[in-house]
Amino acid sequence: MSVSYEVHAKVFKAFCDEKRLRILELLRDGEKCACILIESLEIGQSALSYHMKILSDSGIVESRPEGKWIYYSISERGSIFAQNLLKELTTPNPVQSPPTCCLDIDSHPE
Amino acid sequence: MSVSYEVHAKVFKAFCDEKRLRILELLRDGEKCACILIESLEIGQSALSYHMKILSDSGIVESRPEGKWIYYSISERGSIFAQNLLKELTTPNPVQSPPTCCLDIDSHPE
DNA sequence: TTCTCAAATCAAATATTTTTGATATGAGGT
DNA sequence: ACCTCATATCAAAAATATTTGATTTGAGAA
Repeated sequence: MSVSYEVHAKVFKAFCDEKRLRILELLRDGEKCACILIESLEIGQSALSYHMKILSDSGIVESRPEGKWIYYSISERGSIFAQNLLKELTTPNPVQSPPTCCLDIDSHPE
Repeated sequence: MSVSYEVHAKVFKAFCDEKRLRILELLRDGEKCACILIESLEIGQSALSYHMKILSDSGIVESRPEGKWIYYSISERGSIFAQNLLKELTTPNPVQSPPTCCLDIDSHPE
């Protein structure tokens, strides 16, 4: 039944690394070229590429090639998707099962 | 100025691991004892304790000791905090800087 | 075509996270 | 006091994630 934890985890991978949070903060100011990000973060080209792939795969960041360069920006669509998903993952189900413990098959601890 | 990426990353660590997403899904049905989680997830006691610590540190899960047992549940307060933080991290700043590239000090690529 | 340069990819090294098994802690019961 | 059991903690092993440097790819310019 209930779906791919892997897919959901991938969305939030974007936000659980400090470097990626710094990248997102830079992108909040507007579209940025990779070279600017490399400069600002003092990170290697290869490492930036690695992080941008994770951010792209999460759907939070989108990219636009222009000539030799690639410009990155925050995806509104991806962000809203993540926001809705987070709300869903933390919202209690309307039907609640009673709090049981493995030893309390017929007697509750209270 | 802008705060601890580490603290923010910690919040989303709750959601970027498959086991923890499965734990949260179980908790959406209501408060659960650790022993139930161990049974349901087919996970070691030590591993569950490790994951519950990460979930607690993120603020998403709260715990309640009762006798020998500890009952875990989703924290509404923590969940709302995470939702607001996610929105903040993905919302563009009102003042946008123009898209520049490291080579375009005075000439833009278009 | 060739040259240049930005970005992606690869493989190896490094760092971090997660699992496992053992032990310690702490509360409840006897 | 003890014993029992649930959880936390520790250290080592295993699994992943990240960084680094080299190479490849692909687009633009000559």
